Amino acid sequence: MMRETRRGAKVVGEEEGRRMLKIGEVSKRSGVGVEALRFYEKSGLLDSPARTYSGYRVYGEEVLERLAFIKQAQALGFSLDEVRRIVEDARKGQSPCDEVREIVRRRLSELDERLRELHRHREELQQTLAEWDEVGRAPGHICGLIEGSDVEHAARRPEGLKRRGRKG
Amino acid sequence: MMRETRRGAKVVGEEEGRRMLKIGEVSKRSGVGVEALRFYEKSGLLDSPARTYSGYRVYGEEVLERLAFIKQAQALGFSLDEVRRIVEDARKGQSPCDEVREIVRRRLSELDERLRELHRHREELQQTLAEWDEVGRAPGHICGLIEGSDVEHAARRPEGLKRRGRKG
DNA sequence: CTTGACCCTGTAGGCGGCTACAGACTTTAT
DNA sequence: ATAAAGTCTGTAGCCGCCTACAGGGTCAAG
Repeated sequence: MMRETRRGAKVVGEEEGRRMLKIGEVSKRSGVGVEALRFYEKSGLLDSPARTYSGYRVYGEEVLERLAFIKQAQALGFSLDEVRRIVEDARKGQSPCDEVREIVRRRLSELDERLRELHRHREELQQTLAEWDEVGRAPGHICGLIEGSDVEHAARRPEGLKRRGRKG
Repeated sequence: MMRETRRGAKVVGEEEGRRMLKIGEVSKRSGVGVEALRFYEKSGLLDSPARTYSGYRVYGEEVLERLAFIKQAQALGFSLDEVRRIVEDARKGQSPCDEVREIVRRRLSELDERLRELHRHREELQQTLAEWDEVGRAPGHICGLIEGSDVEHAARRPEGLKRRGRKG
């Protein structure tokens, strides 16, 4: 039961055995927004689904597993780009597990580094607050508190507070 | 010694007593890029400087203090937007120190929250790695390692790994 | 038959803090 | 005199992960 849509994609007849889902249902069942689903497709995280004759995406239920996988990977700290690579490897038949393990190991040491930074930063902040509580209100050009605090200049703002350094 | 530039800003004669800096010198001396300086000006972090007749920005040396202030504030975790508000308050004559103190207190508790999250996440990652080392290579649709790992679904990806939630 | 909910493509925006042009002008050094 | 380096304005782009339209077409219920 394969015809062609107007755009040339596979068409799936409604009468096929498996349960077919339109994008809104997938969204509801997976908790991933409709726009995000289309975005994932464009980004290569989801295969292009079949279409109805009128062009609607129709998904099989296995897409829900895929989406669960993506969420799970995100929860483990993978970027969508990494997920994409993993999915592609898997499609090529290679087990991506070694790469996955490697990524997680790297992620773990990055995380440790960031934790150290953040702890240092925390100490600085607390120290600073304590000093401020002693002096009360400090005079200065703009804010004596800031001008007078002894954060080392080189410190800058800890990376982990802004965003996470990719491709480091 | 005030004339008008073609664009109508204040003009400072070269013969004035104080040392006048062009933007490139300010950049070199402060370590802040030229484009960033113009960006700061647009964002209200720096006052519009005087101009030469031909339109070049000319700064007094006090801009270096201001820039040091900005860097210092950034090192303490302030966003440029917060710095802008602080600077404005100071210009209006209010001591911004109370607000500053408040921001730092808030920042500190956010930071603690994030540290908790990240520690939790770290435990998960390590746990996961350990399990993976036991099973070796796991079979699965895409990567059994990820599919099988028992990160709670609700966990999602810790915010602190992506970026820091402003205006929380 | 109409209403309204759904779906389509394509493009723009948003967060934070810049950076990188393009295309023109000015100043400085040789 | 000329070339190189500096500066100007204005706009676009980057990173990751979407979200939010606009301006259509499609489908199910009443």
